[in-house]
Amino acid sequence: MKPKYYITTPIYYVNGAPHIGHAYTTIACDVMARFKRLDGYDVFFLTGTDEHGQKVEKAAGDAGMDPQSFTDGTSALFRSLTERLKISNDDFIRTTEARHKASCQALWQTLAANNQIYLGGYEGWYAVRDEAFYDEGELTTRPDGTKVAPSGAPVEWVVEPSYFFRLSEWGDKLLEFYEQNPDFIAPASRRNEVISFVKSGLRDLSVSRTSFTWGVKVPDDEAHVMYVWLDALTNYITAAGYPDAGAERWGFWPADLHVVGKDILRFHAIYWPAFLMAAKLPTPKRVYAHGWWTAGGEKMSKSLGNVIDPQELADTFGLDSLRYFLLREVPFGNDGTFSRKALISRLNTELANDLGNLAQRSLSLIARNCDGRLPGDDLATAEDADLLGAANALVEGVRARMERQAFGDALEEIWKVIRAANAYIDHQAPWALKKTDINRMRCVLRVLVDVLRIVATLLQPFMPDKMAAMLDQLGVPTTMRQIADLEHRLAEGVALPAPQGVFPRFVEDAE
RNA sequence: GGCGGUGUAGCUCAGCGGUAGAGCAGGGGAAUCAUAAUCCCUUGGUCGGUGGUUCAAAUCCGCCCACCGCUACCA
Repeated sequence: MKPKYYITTPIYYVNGAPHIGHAYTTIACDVMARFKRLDGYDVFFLTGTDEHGQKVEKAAGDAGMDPQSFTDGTSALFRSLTERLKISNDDFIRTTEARHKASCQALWQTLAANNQIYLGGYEGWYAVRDEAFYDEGELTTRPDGTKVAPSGAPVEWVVEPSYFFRLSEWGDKLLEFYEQNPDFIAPASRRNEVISFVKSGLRDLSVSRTSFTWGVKVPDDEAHVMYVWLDALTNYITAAGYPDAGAERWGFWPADLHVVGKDILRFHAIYWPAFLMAAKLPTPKRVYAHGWWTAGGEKMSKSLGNVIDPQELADTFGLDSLRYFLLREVPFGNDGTFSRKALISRLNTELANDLGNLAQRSLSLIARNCDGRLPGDDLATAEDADLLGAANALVEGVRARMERQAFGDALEEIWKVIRAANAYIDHQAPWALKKTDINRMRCVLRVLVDVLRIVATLLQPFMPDKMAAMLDQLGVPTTMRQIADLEHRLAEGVALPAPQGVFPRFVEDAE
């Protein structure tokens, strides 16, 4: 039986249209999911939308719509982006679905039964516009005596009854959990932040609201709806079938990886494992907090007009090229500055020149000098062995880096081999060998095909369509494109299709 | 303010105790199979500053400077 692998994106909050940040997270997860499938895992890849809360209720009201119709529309935008980016998710969850409401209520009842929830009162300075409470110290007092939040929103003192989750009891257990699972929070710098936060002491968490109604009803107390994060985080077990432990997908829980933006790490690394431990459910294995793309160092915003549209980029440069760039340019976890110039440079230098041209020159030599048929792999010099050895070692090298979500490092390892292959073809000069030693020429070309096959196989998760085309060119049957298939040699004498460039150079319109 | 991190070639970064590295950019050369792509050689750094530990420090420690992150109930 195949080992299981469960990976999630966050569920996206539907109060705005999807942008490059959403695309980035989802693409990274897609690459990871595809890699695991390629490596023989039974993968469950989940994404979806988070649709409750006061902001959504208000946005719907402003639009003159009921919340459900409103979120039907915005959720569809996210689903559509997922489809247009050809994301390979296995499910798309919405928090407004019946299965999810039932799951949240079941989790609540379990927590309540375990004495983890009690009714109390929450009071403080509240800004309706921000949907947030503020500490006294964060507020500024205007000349007219009114107090405003840092955002400038007016605040008022409110008192509301609220259920609380006994988070304060979980601090030590969380610290022990982090200690015993050093890879739970990544990258490591984020781990330190979370640990220091927990060490500073946890307060009980308000987990219900009475100030609005657009949410999951608290069982047995319909005046309350659940706090949005308790609702949202639960989606990860809902999709796995919770509370039905006999569900087919329950075998996927606990999740292997939750990929999140760095802004929501705390919820995933502290609240979520605390909720799960309190409910006596298994905790996820890892949470990875990635960074942001900025536009020229500025945070993207609609008002600045510098929002980067992933669809436009995919249309202009190609989806696979965009995927490659996003994961290659910046270490996952770091912030990155988006620039078209850098994108074009990566595409032309690495995809077109290094890889595309290598394949093209190798394959056209075969087309012209080997009757378009794959040569045999009978003899090997030290140079052949070196290059093939480096290519074969990629499997382990890439696997180890993918395991840490070091996407850029994984690609760099692959490119080291591609550069070595370019040096190899130049040094071996098969175009000269064809006049002096035709058998040696055939061997050199076969080595190149074998190396390209390994490279293209491993690159499939990053660039599914482009690598499918390259593997077609290399004569690799569609049934032989898994990592495990690399142990089987390609049959000699197979007819290859006429070579065709896989990565054309991108030439900017002269203006 | 507290805790943590970063500061290395023009740019992006690796190295983290033993004579400064990669990619890109720049310069010179080779080749012409190939998407004018490729290959070879090469310029370039007092490794933020300053004290100290050590036979030896980019690498360990102290202080200083600059920048960044976290510092709970919007998501």
